[in-house]
Order: sequence, then structure tokens, then C-alpha cells
Amino acid sequence: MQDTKKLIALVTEWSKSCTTRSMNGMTRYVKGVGLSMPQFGLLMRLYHHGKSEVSGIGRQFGVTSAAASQLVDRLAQAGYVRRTEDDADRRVRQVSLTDNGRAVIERGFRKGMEWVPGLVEALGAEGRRSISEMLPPLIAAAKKLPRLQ
Amino acid sequence: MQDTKKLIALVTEWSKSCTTRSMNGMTRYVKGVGLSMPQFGLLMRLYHHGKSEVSGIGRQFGVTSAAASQLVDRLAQAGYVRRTEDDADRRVRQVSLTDNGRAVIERGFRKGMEWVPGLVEALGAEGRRSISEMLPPLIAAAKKLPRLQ
DNA sequence: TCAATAAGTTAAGGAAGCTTATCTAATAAG
DNA sequence: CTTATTAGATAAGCTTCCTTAACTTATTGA
Repeated sequence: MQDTKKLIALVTEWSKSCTTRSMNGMTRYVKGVGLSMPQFGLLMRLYHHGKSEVSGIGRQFGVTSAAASQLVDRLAQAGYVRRTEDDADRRVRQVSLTDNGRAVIERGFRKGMEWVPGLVEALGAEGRRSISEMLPPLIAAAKKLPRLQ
Repeated sequence: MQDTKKLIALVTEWSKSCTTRSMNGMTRYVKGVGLSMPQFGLLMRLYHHGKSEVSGIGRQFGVTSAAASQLVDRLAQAGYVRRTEDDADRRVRQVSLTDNGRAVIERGFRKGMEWVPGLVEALGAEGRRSISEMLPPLIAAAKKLPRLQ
């Protein structure tokens, strides 16, 4: 249990370091392409979650569906998302990424991860070997965690 | 080189997973305490960087010093930051966290990392042992990377 | 069938975050 | 000493993001 606590602290520190660097790169990029954080967040949701209803978007971000509708509207005008009718229920609008929206998000991820090669470089041969053993189980374990809603 | 590429891909995947989960938790928390992302970002900078000049804040976030001044002002009114005069140059205002501001940030980090114990749990005994050996050099390597400006 | 409910949009209005322009006060440079 | 520069604050004005309220259209269900 003492060991577990220590390990949690280690993983936390490591994760914090990754997160700080990635967020830094992404934030810069997002500002550079003229998107706001809520807008980028919505594009990210659509990237991971696929087609989404307007009300579902509001629920995820904790805002009213009026707010979600407006957010979608601005992104649609910018050409990053598209609304399509739902076949099963004609009240519903399904929101999805355009090719342009997908490209923006993918570039954002790449920008966020630009620090990684430098880290691998800094590791040295020994470190590289150990990390290549360590990461697969970590990634596998992360996949077992409950999905983010 | 092939190995290096593979390793970069692994680290990237892991980092993406960390970032997604951490940002999710932090974003929820930030909204919960009634802060905006720019505000939280500034508190984070002050947490990591310590006392900062208004113009330095503007430079880091890529906004004018007028914008930085206003951001600082709102956080000062909310009691999260404090302005003090600089002894060496009386034009300069040094901005720093209040105890309250520090507490908000620390709670935010904790919220962002709440998924970690679940991950460690999911690793299993074997994974836990190997990872606790491999993480320290990794963390050390990350510390050697150039500091985020 | 027809009232209740649900999904989404629109309008009006407020706060935040940004810009440029202007101002004050302090420092640096000639 | 006087001029130029620098740090920051303030004002006016714009956009985004959010809210509530009112509305349209579609679905459900008694």
C-alpha cells in the first residue's frame, strides 16, 4: 500500500508533465488558428465521439442547448462542422466534423505532441529500452479505464 | 531509427491519453469554481513561475499588456492574485498568487489527476513493479527538456 | 386526435476577453 | 535637464459565450 501510494505519486508526476507540455503546445496552436477553447473543445469531442446531437453537446460541456446551438453555428459558419438531419427523428440535428475541421484537430494534436521526440532523444539508449517496455502495459491499462463521457 | 519512430509513437499515444483525461477533469473543475480558461491559465502560470510582471504575462499568453492587466484585475477582485510594487523599478507591478489562488490551483491539479489511481489499479501487480522502476529516469529526462517559456 | 413533451433555433442582454488609443508615472539616454 | 522610452491602467468598442424567454417543428401518449 505504501508502494502503491508512491507509484501513484510517480505516475501523477509523469502525467502532469506530459499534460503541461501538451496543453502548452495545443493552446498556442488553437490561438494561432483563431479558435477559442470552447470551440476547440467541441471539435475535439466530435473527433473522438463522432456525430453528436446538439443537446448532447450541451450536456457534455455543462451548458444549455441554446449555448450549444450557437457554438455549433459559429463553427459551421467557419466551415469546421456540418449539421445533418437525423433519419430516425427529424427534430434532431447531428453535428459532425468537416474535412477541414478534422484537419485542424489533427494538426492541433501534432502541435501538442511536438515535444515528444525531444524527450525520446534526451532519454538515452538505456532509458529508451526501459520505456519501450513500460509504455505498452500503461497504455493497455489506460484503455481499460471507464470512457470519458 | 525504426525503433525510435515506434517509441515516439508510443509516447505520443500515452501522452495523448494523459492529456485528454487530465484536461477533462480540470476543465470540469474550472467551470465548477466559476473560472474561465484564461483565468485558470494565468493562475497556473503564477503557480509554476512565481511572481510575474504584467507585461510578461501578456507575452506568455500572446495578448497585449492591456489585456493582461484586465485579466489580472478580475482575478485580483476575486481574491486569487495580488499586485505588489517592484522595489527595483517602481513602474512594475509584480503579480502573485494569494493563498486562495494557490489552493484553487492545487485542487485543480488534484481533480485533473483523479484518474491516476484507477490506472495504477488496472495495471496489475506485475506492471506496477516494472513501472515503478522505470518512471524515475523518465521523469528525470522530462525535467531536462527546455523549460516552457 | 389533440395536448404534452422534446429538439433545436432565435432574440435580448450580460460578463469576459480581446483590440486600439490615450493617459500617467517612472526610468533611461541624450 | 529634457526628451524618449517603458510599465501599466483606463476607456471605448467589438466578438464570444453564456443565460433566459419565446418560438417552431416533430414526436409521444392518453
